[in-house]
Amino acid sequence: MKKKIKNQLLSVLPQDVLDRWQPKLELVDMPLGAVLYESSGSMTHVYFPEDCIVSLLFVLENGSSAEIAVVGFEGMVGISLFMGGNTTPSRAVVQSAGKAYRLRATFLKQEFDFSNPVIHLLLRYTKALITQMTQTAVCNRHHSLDQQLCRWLLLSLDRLTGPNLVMTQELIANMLGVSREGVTEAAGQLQKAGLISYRRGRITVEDRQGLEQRTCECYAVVKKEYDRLLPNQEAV
Amino acid sequence: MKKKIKNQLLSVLPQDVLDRWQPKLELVDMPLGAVLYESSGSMTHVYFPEDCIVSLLFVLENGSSAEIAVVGFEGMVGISLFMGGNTTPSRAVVQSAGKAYRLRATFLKQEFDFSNPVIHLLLRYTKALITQMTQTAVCNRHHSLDQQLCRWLLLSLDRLTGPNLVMTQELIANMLGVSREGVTEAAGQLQKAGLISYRRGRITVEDRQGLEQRTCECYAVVKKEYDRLLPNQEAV
DNA sequence: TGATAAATGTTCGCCATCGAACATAAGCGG
DNA sequence: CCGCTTATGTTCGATGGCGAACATTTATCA
Repeated sequence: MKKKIKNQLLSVLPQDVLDRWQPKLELVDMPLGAVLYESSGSMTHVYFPEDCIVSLLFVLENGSSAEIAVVGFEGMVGISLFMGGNTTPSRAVVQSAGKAYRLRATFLKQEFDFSNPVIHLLLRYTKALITQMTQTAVCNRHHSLDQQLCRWLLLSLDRLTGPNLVMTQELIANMLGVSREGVTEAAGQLQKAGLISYRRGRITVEDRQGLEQRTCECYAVVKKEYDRLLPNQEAV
Repeated sequence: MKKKIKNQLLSVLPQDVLDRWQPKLELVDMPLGAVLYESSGSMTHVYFPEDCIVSLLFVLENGSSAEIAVVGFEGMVGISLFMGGNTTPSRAVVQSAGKAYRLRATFLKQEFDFSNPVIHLLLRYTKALITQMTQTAVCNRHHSLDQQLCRWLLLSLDRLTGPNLVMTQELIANMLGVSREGVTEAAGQLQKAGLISYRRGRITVEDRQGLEQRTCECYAVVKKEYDRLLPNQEAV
């Protein structure tokens, strides 16, 4: 008698796909605390939890961490794999012991039609975007308003041609999800330090390097990931 | 003379794809503050910024908001579209005016090979996962430790068969990115209220509804999105 | 040019959370 | 059953950021 599969993703696959996968699927133990992926480590398998829970954790340089998502029988651990690149920016840890089916990375990749360049490219981009989102989540939790403002300025700057941005402190506060007074305060300090100058909704970055020194690691992490996944010269 | 495309995603597409897309690409103005998508509104186009910046904002019920990501010439606005479902959970607002190419949603979807059920399913799942990540980011920013603990307990509970979870307060603190003392405090209150009971690394949820009432909107948002994108009965 | 609206600056009490320090209790191995 | 380890409870000063209130300045436009 065949074992009933509890994982929802696997169980809704068409029968022919499942038949093809069946011999490749390994049911493995997932002990509490097991680390499936380390930040920017390589991934050899993807996991489809049956009755365990896996936590996607983000660990900062100073050791503090934050969970960005949990995955159970409804999902799969290792989506970065088919999105391009073989690494995740997060750590995956078993939060509740149990079992999971796993599949070799190489096999899953074959199942993706990478001959379609549109899919290929957009998925790579999606992965970079996810990195930005997760880094933002952690930054929200652990870094100071000051640092976040620097990060935000740099991210904006990277997407502009000149050093000027049209943006009120009020709007920046909305974006960062902080109070306007807080932005006024932080921006005032940056101004005093000579890193930026502004007047009524018009900010000019005077010292980009200064901002980079002042911001948290989050900016660099995101930038690096974009550069890695979407190099501007090469055609995909 | 052909206009040089600045958007990086478009510019790295193979020539034949670009030729096919070219007649469908519309260069449009992106004025400051324009709202491209409203939360859970429908999406008619995707946008490839040329020299504007678009902010992906998440707005909570109480009006407070947080930016999850910014998109400029390096990317595309509207990835949810090809991930399945025609809505985004976030709002997209032009943060810096400029221009962008846009493409009709219907056209882009044709370019995706949805005949491959593996791709189809995994992308849908990815979308749900992204929802969870973004909601976590906002929750980190705006909600109290108490509410976050409830959310976390519920998310875990949904992925377990029974009402028991094996988990120390220390570990929960790591996951939530808060101090252990804070978890002790919050968990003590939940215990007093009769919602949970625990003893040394073993938590039992006694009153699920109570937790649901006490948590923030974030739990419901995530759950709803999973249910919508990954209904457990139907085969995809 | 003056009036008006919008943006920025400043203050201050309040509160949630942190982080350190320490106390207590529960389970485990021998 | 003892002793050790690990988990939980408790206190408290420090602090970052909130939010309300108000002052001031700068564009804009009639």
